[in-house]
Amino acid sequence: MADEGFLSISDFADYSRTTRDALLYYDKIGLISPARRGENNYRLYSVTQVGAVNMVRILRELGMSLDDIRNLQKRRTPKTVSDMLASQIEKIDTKLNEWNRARKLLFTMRKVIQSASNIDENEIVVRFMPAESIVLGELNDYSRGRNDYDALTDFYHAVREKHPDLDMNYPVWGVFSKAQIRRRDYSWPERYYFYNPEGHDKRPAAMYAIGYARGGYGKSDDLFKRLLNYIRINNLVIYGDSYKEYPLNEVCVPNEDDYLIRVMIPVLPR
Amino acid sequence: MADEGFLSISDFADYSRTTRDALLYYDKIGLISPARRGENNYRLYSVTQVGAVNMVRILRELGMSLDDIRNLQKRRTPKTVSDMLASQIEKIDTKLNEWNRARKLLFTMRKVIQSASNIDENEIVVRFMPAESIVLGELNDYSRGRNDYDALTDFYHAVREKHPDLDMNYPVWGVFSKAQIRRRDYSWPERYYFYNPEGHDKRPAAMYAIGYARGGYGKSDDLFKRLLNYIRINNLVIYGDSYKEYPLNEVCVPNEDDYLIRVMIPVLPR
DNA sequence: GACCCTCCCCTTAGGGGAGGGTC
DNA sequence: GACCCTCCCCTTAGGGGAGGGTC
Repeated sequence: MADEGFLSISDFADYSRTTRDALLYYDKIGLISPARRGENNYRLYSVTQVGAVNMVRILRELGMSLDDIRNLQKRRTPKTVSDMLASQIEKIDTKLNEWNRARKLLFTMRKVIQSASNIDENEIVVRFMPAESIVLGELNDYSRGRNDYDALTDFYHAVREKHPDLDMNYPVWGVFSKAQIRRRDYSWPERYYFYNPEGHDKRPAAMYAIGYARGGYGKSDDLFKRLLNYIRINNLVIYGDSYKEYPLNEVCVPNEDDYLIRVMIPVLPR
Repeated sequence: MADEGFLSISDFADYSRTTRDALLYYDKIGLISPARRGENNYRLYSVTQVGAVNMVRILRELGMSLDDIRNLQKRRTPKTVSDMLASQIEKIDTKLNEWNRARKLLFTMRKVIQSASNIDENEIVVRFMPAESIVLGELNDYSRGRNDYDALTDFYHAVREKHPDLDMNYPVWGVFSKAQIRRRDYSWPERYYFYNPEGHDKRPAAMYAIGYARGGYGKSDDLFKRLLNYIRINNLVIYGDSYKEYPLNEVCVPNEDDYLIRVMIPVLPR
């Protein structure tokens, strides 16, 4: 296999953690050619070329095109290479931030879905829920014929202005004030919110009466009525904001009528 | 711009941090289509669709193909989506590791180049150098007509076996023992090594007599002679292993004859 | 004038053969 | 039988217009 330390294309590919095809391509475009050819016209690579391939592989992974890499290669000087390295290090730092943010997002999405497993959809339960970090919106504006849709648009705008680097992929749900619930006014929420580990607001720790139903956005009137009935029968009293959520939504359920609705009303014994 | 909370394609692209062209493409392949069309046939997107685009964008960045994303979309259930999220989180953790490793590599490469700036190539200096982490090879095998090239191949093999996940892009240089230098035997190094912050070995902290020269690999005899002469004239004595390095090499210098050679010999006053 | 529509052409970095020679 | 060579064809995710209509 080794002719005075030279490697065949497949062996060399193995060494430099790339593929035979990639090496053929690099040779074709004149980026990395074998140190020499054998008498049989076979490509023969030197082990000292491993570094060059690694360099290409790393710069590629950092998103640099082969064209840019080749240009750098051609015009390389200590200064240009050093500057390029510095700027790539910065790029990596940015990437690391992005991946960390993405990780948090996926984690929260998963937690939301998990929160809907191991529940009995037909039963209302009263249980303690610990506090959760959320991003909470301002009071919604329903003046001059504006509806919940307009308010949601406002909310998106406001969040993008206030937290420009926050992913808005977290699904957005509604807060209903105690006064609203008393008025039997549970069509449009007073505020919007979404779960986010970086949020500065909290869904407070409390005993919540929690009920479930199936249906699309806005189909929660019956659920509210069932919960209020339960609260009355059991001599409980509402003492804070209620939260309406769709833990199983378009993210994991194709048909809108099958979305899972959850309403949480904080209660105390009367 | 807003028709009952609907957004034009360009506004929506802006909102969901993507491009008009990407949205046209997603519509074309049936991945994400606008909520409805206007009477003028314009695409009208709903703000609630922002989440879907974000989801696609994030999964794309994680390396999932649009085809896979569409398949997931079609067959989504709480379980499949939850599992996918878990596996993507694992993928991110792997990526974070890789980026951290790449960062270390680039940082070391840059440090090596920088170490060759602000030096006077013609002057020999004696100065204290702090310890540096390196990966040090076994004693090279030059028996049975084997040469430095064969030994280098061995070294690559050994490192790959011992540290399978270590990038080998760090350039490899040579250690010469005190006995070797005494014998005037500085053609082939006794061991190979490379700088690596994760290396378990050290180039020891010491006073080194340091000299420079220009030339390709193996063109260091004159430099060794100059250094030994300097050591003799100044009444110094060698007391440890010497290090021969090429801080400016093929990474940043096109022509082999312009490589910068550095030899470091540890010395003490006699 | 700025924005929208529907074609249509182009690109990067290889992967996957086919057909024929080499170890 | 496993590996090497040189064509040659194919793909993903859009970007960049052109030509014509809309706000």
